[in-house]
Amino acid sequence: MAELKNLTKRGENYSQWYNELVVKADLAEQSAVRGCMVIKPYGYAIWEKMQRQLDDMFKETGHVNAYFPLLIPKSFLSKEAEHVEGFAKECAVVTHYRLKNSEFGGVTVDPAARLEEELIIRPTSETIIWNTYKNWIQSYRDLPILCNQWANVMRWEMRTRLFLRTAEFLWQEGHTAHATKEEAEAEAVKMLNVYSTFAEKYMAMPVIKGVKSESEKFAGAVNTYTIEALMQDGKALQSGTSHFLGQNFAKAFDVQFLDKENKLSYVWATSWGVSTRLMGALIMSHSDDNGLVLPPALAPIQVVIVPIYRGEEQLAQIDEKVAGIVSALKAKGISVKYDNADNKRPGFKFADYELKGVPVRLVMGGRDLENNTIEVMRRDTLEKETRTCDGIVEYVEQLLADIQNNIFEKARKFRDESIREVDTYEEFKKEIEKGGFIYAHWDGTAETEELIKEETKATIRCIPEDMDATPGVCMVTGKPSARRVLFARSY
RNA sequence: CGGGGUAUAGCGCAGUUGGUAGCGCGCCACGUUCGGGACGUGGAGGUCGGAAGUUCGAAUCUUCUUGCCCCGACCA
Repeated sequence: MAELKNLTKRGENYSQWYNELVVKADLAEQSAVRGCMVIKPYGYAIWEKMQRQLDDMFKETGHVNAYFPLLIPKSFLSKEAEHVEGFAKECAVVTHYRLKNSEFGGVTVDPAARLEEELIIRPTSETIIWNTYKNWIQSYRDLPILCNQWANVMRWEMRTRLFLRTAEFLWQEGHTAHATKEEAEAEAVKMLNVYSTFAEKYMAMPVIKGVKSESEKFAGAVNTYTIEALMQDGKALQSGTSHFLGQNFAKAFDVQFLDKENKLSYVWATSWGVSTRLMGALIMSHSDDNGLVLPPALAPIQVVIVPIYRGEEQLAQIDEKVAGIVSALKAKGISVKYDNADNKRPGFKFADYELKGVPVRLVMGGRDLENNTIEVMRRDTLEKETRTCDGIVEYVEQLLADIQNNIFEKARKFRDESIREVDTYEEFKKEIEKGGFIYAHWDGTAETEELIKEETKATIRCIPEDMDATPGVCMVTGKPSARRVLFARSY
């Protein structure tokens, strides 16, 4: 903890600070395999809560889960030209299926066991899924198909960071097939809304919804919708995407159906996904120098109770008193941990649960026992108060809701204050150094976008849905601009 | 794949002109403690990334090699 405090949050050491927090809060660690991550039980518990919530939301919107293979024949990937272009550079390839004893000791790849066709470890599953959907779809009666899969994927990234960019990551990917363009487009938008609702309501992370520019969109998509969040160091993070794929994959995999008029046509598709990157987003949205700050909606432990005692006799009394509170909290569906382990001192426990982001801490000691009181601390503001045990359960229930709301509002305030409108390129260059989102006019060309990226490291995060869309002139070229777009440096 | 670092105990580090291995944290045992990361005493743990060379002697010098980190290109 001392070391954490020594690192400045918004300075150059932010990435060190982040890494240290992830490791110390027991969320994840680097594995022995290059670029891969071990998600530790506490980190995974948070991910599980995210998963469960998202999965419920997918079910509510009519989706079902399925599972498709990890390995994809190399030839599948090349069927959609832009898609292979986008992913070819970061694919892990399986070339052999057997090892043999080496004459130099150990084992070696058996050259006799070379695969006729190499297999790709999925970087995403559009190709294998569309190859499968081809067999599932003959008639309009087979549509729509609304499948999701929870899976791992692998992208051989040059540089990796825990949760934000790892060679292997966990995600969900939805893949849907529709009879009409309108229905598919509506699906892509609907799922983006599911993501933004999840981010804001459960992660307490405000996001900006919008459309990606031509050069930033998904390889193989017609349109990519995105939610963009702002981290505390002023960099943007793409937190979820939903793609309208048009008929690109249907054509590449020859997926046609007979409509009501007995006419053959290609199906319309979407795909959408969020990954364990959301864990990174969660960490970087709310944490402070004492460690993680978790929104109650996603905290594996919402309330921790720590006893302070002298001697076993007093502990037994506290145990008894606390037991009633624990069961009453549980009855309200609040996840609570009573930590009466005697091998750690109270001060250690306080610091540790703060590091782990537990939203509410209750402390019961000898003094409280006498006075029928209990100490309540909220993680988001670190405020402590001692209050009577009467009505404590209702109070904590309300407090959890307040914390959820408070950290969202705090993040939203920070985000809103960091959006600036800028009209000249000079000003833009100056402002981008300060971090945050910059709302500026752009002539709509990939050349100008590339120039800005090269000179300032800023990219177009999205063309936002709910922001001012009046025309103007490009800040770089002076050419006409249809509307302002959102720029930022990003992860 | 370019440019720069680094490699010594589980983790973080020190180790001078070459002289035979140290510190902090953590870990184990016992005792005293317990209202914000306790303290005392004792203890376990290292062929100094690997290979070769120079030398009476190498963590230290030379050459080769490998891993990792940071900055670029790539990216959910």
